Amino acid sequence: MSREGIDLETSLGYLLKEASSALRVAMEEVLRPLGMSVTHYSCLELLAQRPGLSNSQLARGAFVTRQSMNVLLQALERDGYVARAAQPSVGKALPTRLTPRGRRSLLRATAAVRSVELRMVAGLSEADQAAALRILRSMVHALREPPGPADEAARG
Amino acid sequence: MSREGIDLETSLGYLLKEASSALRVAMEEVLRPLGMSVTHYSCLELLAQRPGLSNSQLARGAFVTRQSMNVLLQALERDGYVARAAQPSVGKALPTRLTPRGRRSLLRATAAVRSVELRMVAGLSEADQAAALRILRSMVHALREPPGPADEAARG
DNA sequence: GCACATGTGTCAGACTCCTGACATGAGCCG
DNA sequence: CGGCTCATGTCAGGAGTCTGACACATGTGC
Repeated sequence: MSREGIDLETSLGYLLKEASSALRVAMEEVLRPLGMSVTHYSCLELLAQRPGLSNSQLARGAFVTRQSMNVLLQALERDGYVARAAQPSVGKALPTRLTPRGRRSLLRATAAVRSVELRMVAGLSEADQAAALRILRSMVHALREPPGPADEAARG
Repeated sequence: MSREGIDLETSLGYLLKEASSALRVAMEEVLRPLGMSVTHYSCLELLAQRPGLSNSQLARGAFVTRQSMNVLLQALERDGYVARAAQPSVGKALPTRLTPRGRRSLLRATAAVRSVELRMVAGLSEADQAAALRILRSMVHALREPPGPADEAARG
């Protein structure tokens, strides 16, 4: 039956996409009442944990391009959620920080997102959660390496 | 340090998005030489495993909207990769099937995607892979349930 | 000093995908 | 039958994102 092709029922890749899609939908649901998108929230959360991040650093952390993050940052700055340095201290990077308003806005969003994460891991034991962290980290690491070594190992 | 906010280093949600993003990038890399996007490949793979799927069913399987899948299907039909029934057999759904050309195109894509999946699970034991399947399925299931029961259980 | 590669901010254009809306067809129930 | 709900296909419009390009700042090696 599945001689050719990839069995979607047992494919880790497909399941990974399915889980990520479900998570995204769930996050959008709880963030919409707050007038916030996932990227919007990600940006604020990143700034809360690592104050002074530049536009490019935020973009990498939120998995979007510099250009997309730049559009978002301009809106956030205009609305008073973040403040960017007027002039770069080093290089061209402009450090960004949360304003008190941004911090307050993030508090509600974090609570909403945390409830989603709790729902997601509801059926998992502590050991399962630890295993998930380890396994996902391994996948990320393996995917970011160039395909060379794997193929050579397969051939050799 | 992380009294407020969600620690991104130990957040399953963030790691899930990170892994999914890395997988998407890796798949785009190997599919680009074939002139194929991820959604494009997903559509063909779905049709290979479940011939006769309708536009809406394909959209759900590829995690896009009916509208997006419809645009893709029109292009695939125009280029001779798939064939759609001229008239609906039941309801309004138009069953879609792969043409021989579509099947040939899918063969190359499947090989490319399989290499990415192999790279992704390179560092994982058999037990790890089985655990990952079980854990991801649990997450998907939990996220698709309405948040009601979880909150009630937390209160009760 | 000079050339080069890398990282960054920014502008413009185009593209993908989604939201909203409408009409059609099937199933259910009074 | 008539009304309701649900699922599907399709059309139009808009929000978000990406690709391409350019200028500037830093570090490295000659």
